[in-house]
Amino acid sequence: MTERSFIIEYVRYLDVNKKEKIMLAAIQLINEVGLAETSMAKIAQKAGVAAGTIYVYFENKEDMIKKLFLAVKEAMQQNMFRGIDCSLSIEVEFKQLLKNYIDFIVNHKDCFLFFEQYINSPLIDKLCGEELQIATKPLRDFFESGKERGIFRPIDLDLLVTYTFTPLMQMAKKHFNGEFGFTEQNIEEMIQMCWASIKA
Amino acid sequence: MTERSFIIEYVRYLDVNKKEKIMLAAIQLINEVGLAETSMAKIAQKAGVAAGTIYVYFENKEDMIKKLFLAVKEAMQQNMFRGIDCSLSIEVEFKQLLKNYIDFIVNHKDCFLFFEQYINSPLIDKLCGEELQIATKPLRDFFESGKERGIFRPIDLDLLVTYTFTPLMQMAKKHFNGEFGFTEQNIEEMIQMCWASIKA
Amino acid sequence: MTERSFIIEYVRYLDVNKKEKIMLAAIQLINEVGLAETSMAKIAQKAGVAAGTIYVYFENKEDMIKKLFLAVKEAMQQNMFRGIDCSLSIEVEFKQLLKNYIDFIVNHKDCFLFFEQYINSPLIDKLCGEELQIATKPLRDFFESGKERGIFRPIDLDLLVTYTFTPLMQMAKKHFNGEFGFTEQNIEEMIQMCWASIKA
Amino acid sequence: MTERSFIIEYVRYLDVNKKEKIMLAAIQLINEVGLAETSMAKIAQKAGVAAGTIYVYFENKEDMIKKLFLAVKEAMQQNMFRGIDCSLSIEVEFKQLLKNYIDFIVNHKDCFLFFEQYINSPLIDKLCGEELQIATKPLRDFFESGKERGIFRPIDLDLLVTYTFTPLMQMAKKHFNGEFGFTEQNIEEMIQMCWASIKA
DNA sequence: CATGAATGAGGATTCATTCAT
DNA sequence: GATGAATGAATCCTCATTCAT
Repeated sequence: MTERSFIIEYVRYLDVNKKEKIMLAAIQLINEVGLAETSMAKIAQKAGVAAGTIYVYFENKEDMIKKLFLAVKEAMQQNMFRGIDCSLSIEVEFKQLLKNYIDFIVNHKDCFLFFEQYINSPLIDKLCGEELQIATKPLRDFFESGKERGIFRPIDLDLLVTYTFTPLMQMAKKHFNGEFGFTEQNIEEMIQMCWASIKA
Repeated sequence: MTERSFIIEYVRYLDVNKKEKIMLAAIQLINEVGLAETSMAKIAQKAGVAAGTIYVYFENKEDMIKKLFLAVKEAMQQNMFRGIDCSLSIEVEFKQLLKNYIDFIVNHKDCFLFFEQYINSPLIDKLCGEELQIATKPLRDFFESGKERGIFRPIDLDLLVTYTFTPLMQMAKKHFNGEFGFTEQNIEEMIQMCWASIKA
Repeated sequence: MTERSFIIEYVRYLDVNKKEKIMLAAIQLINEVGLAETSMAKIAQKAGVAAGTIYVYFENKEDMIKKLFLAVKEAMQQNMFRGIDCSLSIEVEFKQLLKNYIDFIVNHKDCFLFFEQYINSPLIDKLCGEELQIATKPLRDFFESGKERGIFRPIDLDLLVTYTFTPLMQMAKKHFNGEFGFTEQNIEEMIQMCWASIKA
Repeated sequence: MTERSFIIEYVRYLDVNKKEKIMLAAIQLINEVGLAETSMAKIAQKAGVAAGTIYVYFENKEDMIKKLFLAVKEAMQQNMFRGIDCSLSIEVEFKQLLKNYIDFIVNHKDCFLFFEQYINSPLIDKLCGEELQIATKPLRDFFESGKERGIFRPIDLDLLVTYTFTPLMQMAKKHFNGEFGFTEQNIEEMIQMCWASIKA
C-alpha cells in the first residue's frame, strides 16, 4: 500500500462523525447564504463527503433541517439552565439565565444564527411545531413561578418571555454582523433593561 | 377601432395596476408558503397575469423581492410618524409612535409578516443592506434626541431601538398566528414595558 | 435577420406538434432499449426538444407513459373496426377484424411493439387499468354476440379474445424482430388457426 | 475454535443457500413492483442479507437478472417434458405436454409471472438472447416430428409453437391476477382449442 | 404592454456498486 | 464469505427567464 492510499484509508475510517460534519456544514452554509441557496450538493462539498452520504444520515432535506433545528434547540436549552437550581432569588436566577444565554450565543455563533433565522419561519413551524412546544416547558415554568410570586408583571406569559429574550437575540445578531459589540458593560445594561421591562 | 380591440384596450386600462397586483400576490404567497416555495409562475397565477408579465415590471426575482421589501419598509416608515411632529413630550410621542406602529401592523398583516420574516435574512441583507440603513434615519434621530435630553437611558442607540420594537414585533407575529390576541389592555401593557426598559 | 436565424425561428414556430414528436420519440426509445433505460433526457434529445419541454405537455414520466399507452390503444381500436358494420356474417367480420388488426400492426410497428410490451405489465395496470377496461368494450360485444348465436365456442369470453389475438401478437413480434416474415399465405393460415380454435 | 466463532460458523452453515434466498426475493419483488422499482437494496432486505452480499453471488444486477431468467427457463423446460417419452401418440403427448406446462405454472406462480413478464423485453433479449435460443431445442423437435408425420398443420414451426403456448400463458396471467380461474373443465377446453388450431 | 411556450441549468434524490472490516 | 457505510453518476423534475407573437 502506498503512502498516499494509506492516508486516504486512514482518513476514511477515522471519520466516525460524518453526520456531525454534515450538520455543521449545513448550519454554516445556511447562515452564510440562506436556506434557499443552500443545496445538498454544497453541503456535501463543504462537509467533505459525497452528496449521497447525506442520505445515509437524513431521510431528505426537510428531515435534515428539522434535525438540525431540534439539535440546536436542545443544546441551547441545556446551556441556558446551567447553574439554575431554583435555590436563589428569582432576580438572581433571571440574570443568570440571561447570562447563560448570552454566553451560549457568544460561544456558538453558528447555532445561534441558525436558530434565530428560522425559529419563526413557516417552514420550521411546519417541520417541528410540536417538538418545539415541548422543549420550551422548563422556561415557561420559570416565568410562571415568578409571576405567581408577584415578582413579574401579572401579564400573559408570552409577553414576559418575549420581552426577556427577543431584544437580546436581536442585539446578538447585530453583534455577529458587526453592527454592535458585546461588552461586559452593555451586557449588564441589557439585562437591566430586560428586568426593568418585566418586573412587577 | 373595432369592437374587439376596444374591449382589449378597456381591459388593459383596468390593468394599470398590474404591478401592484403582482406585488400583493407575491407578498401573500411568500407569507403563506415561504420564499422557497414561491415560484414566479405561482405569483403570476395568483396575480392573474402571465408569467412573462412579471418581467415587464421587475428585472428578475431578486429585483422583485428587493422592491417588495423596500416598498413595505417605506410604507411602514410613513405610517409610523403619522401625527408625530415633535411638539409634544418625548414620552407622549414615543407612545404615539408605538401605537402608530401597532396600528399599521394590525391593518397591514401581509406587509408586516413579510417584512418581519425577511428583515434579518442573509438574502435581504445581500439585496438591500444599504438602502435599509438609510431608511431608518428619522427613527434614529428621534431616539438620539430623547437620549440627549436625558429621557432615555444613555446607551447605544441600537439598544434603544431594539428594545422598543423587537418585542412588539414578536408579539405581533404571535397575534397573527393565533398564539396571542392584541387587546386595548395588553397593547397598553406592551407600551409600558417598552417604556420601562428604555427610560432613563 | 440572418438567413440562419430566420430558419431557426421558422422551424421553432412551425413546431406546433412538439407533443407528437415527444410521444413518437418516447415510444421508439422504449421499444429500442426498454422502459427502464429510457430517461426523459434521452426522449427529449431524440425528439429534438429541451428536457423541460416534456413537462409542458405531460405532468411527469408516469403521466406520459399513461398517455402514450392510451393514445396507442385508441388508435388500434379505431383501426380494428374499420369496415366492420355487422351487416356481414360473423365469420367474414371476424376475418376482417383480424386482417385490420394485422394491417394496423404492420403499418404501425412502433405503436404495436410498445403496446405489446407493456399491455401486461404491472406498471400499465397501475397507471391505466380502468381506462383500458372501458376501451375493450366494442371488442367484447362482438365476441359476445358471436357466442350467443352459437357460432363461437360457448366458453368464457376471455378465452375467445385471448385465443384470437395473442398468437397473432406473438407472431407480429417475431415478424418485427426478424424471426418470422408475414406473407399473404401465412397471414391466411394464422387467421384460419384462430378461427379453428374458437369456432363452435 | 471459540464459542463465538462456532456460532458464526453455524450461522454460515445455515446460509449455504443465500444465493437461492436472493434469487427468490428478486423474482418475487420484480413480480410485485416491477423491475424498475426493484432495487438491489430491497432485494437484499427481502432476502435477509446485506446489500453487498448479492455481489458475492452475482457480478452485477444485469448478471443477476440474466441468471434468474435462465434458471427459471431451465426449470420450466425440465417440468414440461416430464412423462413425455415419445412412446405414445402425438396427440396424447401434446396434451400431456400442455398439462405439464399448466401444472408447472400453477405450482410456480412466481417463476411463471417473472418469465412471462420479461421473455419478450428488450432487456432480456440483450442479456440472454443466445442462451434462450438453445433452450427451446427439445420443444422444437417435438413439433417438427409431429409436422413431418402429417399430424400438425404443414406450417412454420414458430406458428405451431406460438399457437400452442401463448394463449395458455395469457390465460395463466389472468388466472393469477384474478381475472380468470382455472378449472378442470376450462383447462380441458383450452387444450382442445390449442389442438384445434394446430392439428392438420 | 402582455403573453405563455420553450428553454436548460440546477436541485433533490436514488441506487448499483465498492471495499475496509 | 458477509457486511453496510460511502460513493457519485444518473434520474426526474422545477423554475427563472426569454422572446416571437
